[in-house]
Amino acid sequence: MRISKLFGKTLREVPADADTVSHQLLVRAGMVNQLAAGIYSYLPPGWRVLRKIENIIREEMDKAGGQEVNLPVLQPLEMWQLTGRDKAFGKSLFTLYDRRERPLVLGPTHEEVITQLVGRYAQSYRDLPLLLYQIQVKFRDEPRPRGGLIRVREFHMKDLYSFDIDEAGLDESYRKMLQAYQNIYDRCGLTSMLVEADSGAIGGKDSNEFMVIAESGEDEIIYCPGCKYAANMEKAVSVKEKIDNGEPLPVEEVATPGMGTIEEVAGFLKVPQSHTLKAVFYIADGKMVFVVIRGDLDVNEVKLNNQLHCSELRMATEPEVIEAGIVAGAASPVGMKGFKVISDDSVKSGTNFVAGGNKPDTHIKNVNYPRDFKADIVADIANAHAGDKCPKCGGTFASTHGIEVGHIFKLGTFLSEKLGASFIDEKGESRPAVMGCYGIGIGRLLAAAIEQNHDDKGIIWPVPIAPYHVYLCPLYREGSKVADVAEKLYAELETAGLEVLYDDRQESPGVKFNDADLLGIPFRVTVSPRTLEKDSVEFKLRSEKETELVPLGEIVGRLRELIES
RNA sequence: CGGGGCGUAGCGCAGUUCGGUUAGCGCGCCGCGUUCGGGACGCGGAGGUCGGCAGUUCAAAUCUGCCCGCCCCGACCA
Repeated sequence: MRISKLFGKTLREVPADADTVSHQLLVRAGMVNQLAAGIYSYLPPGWRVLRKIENIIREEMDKAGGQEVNLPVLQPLEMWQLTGRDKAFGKSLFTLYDRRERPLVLGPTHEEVITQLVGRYAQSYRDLPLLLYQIQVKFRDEPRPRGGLIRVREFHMKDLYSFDIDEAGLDESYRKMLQAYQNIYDRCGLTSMLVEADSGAIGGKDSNEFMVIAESGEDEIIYCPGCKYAANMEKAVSVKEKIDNGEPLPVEEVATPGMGTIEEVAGFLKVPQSHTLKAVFYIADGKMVFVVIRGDLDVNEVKLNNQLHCSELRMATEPEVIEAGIVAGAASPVGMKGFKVISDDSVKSGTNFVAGGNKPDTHIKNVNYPRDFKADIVADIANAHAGDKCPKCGGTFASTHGIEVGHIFKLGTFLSEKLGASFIDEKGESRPAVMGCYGIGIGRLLAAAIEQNHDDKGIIWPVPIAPYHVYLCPLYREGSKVADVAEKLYAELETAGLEVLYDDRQESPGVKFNDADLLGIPFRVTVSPRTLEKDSVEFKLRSEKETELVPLGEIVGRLRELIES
């Protein structure tokens, strides 16, 4: 490709509305352009990268036994109502009406469609297992798109769905996908981290995410440097220190004038925050829930939601708390009635806590579970943090941020039951297919690749996903043979099957070199009067500083070797 | 949805506080010339509903009201 003909333009300055590195570089390099919040056009070089990633994914999916299909973006809302997931997605679901006023959604994912489709065709156990996938645009009306391509409202996704006759089959499909995903990230030149993830309200026993470690990542990962444990903070479990305050003592009321927060109360009574219990209030599907947790811990809303199985969960507002007759700042479950109480399991592993007195300016000492209060549910609903102990090996947790570039789920039979994806087994009985689903956000993967591969000059594309392999950079001078040699070399490289970006512009060397760096093309070949004196070209890797003179006759072979390996 | 910031040429910005000729600057773009190994220089040019609507005023980029859009933090979100 001749740069003089390439659609798009590189920018010298950082776009004002781009905060993350990948967003800045994508825009500056002329790879994407924003149309509206979370909606982007891909320009030719950016689109080439996207297609390369797609092809790698396609190859790995096919290798794992996947078959490619293409499912409709437009889907009747009815299907979503059938599975109840219209509510789960809520406002994230783009909804529109056809000319007959029938509601349709723009598919945010395709479990409903594929499950119904499989139900029509897979009738016998002989038809399973099935691994069906597509690469297609998805629509989600995200509350807050951000970070350029990191979180968008219209995005390209590879989604594969597995259908098996039983759990063992699902485990096998899941294992295949896990391996395929690792192959994909490796081939894209990405270092990814496999973490345990929350499987959400849908259920299913396992779920894993693939994370690319990056400052700009939205997810917090908790991991143990000792063993290989790693999990999304939503899911991570740590050892909660035992609070041993001796044998349970009789409860005792204490005055705590003006002390509202846990810090204040603990400071006033001169006890560590871990020796207190705090109460937090949530509204779950419209009902007040009383949550009790040790003072030094905080509530993990995902875990809480998993215990409550509700579709809408939010913190209660102060007026709601007051209206419920609760004394904010001094609330505790002791003597409280009329609320669903859910408690973190940390209350069990300690004695003689300080808790609220349910009267203004009053707390009680020596609160013990279950002697002094009961909870409807006791479970782990606390966030794990860096510094906590690992339950597997006793090591100390660390944390980092990651971009979620893939997520795989074991779904089970929830959807196949509702949508009629059942088959006749060997005994002639009808059974629902056991499902899994596996997604990769391709644009996000592209952005993550930049987050992980760049310097202050620009992008450094890994060879397999680079928009072009070679940046051919002639430095013209009147009366030299540079132009002729470069033209010839360009033709030769193209004939050899290499993807060449040919900078045929009448620009100064600085401009060309800087664009080469910004665009991140892995190999740069410079032809100049200086190199031609030695019948050579200058060869440089984008990732390295050094340059090297390579004889004209050898450069094509040298590049081929590098690119094909 | 809550909090904060912003909206002036393709991009980055000044001008808005305190209303007053023809709205500026840099980059980019077009033409000519000189340059040519890390974002060169000179001369000449093109390009603007100052986010939109309404209002106040002799006069609005500037003041007022409403609306729209974008970014960041949070809430939310398979």
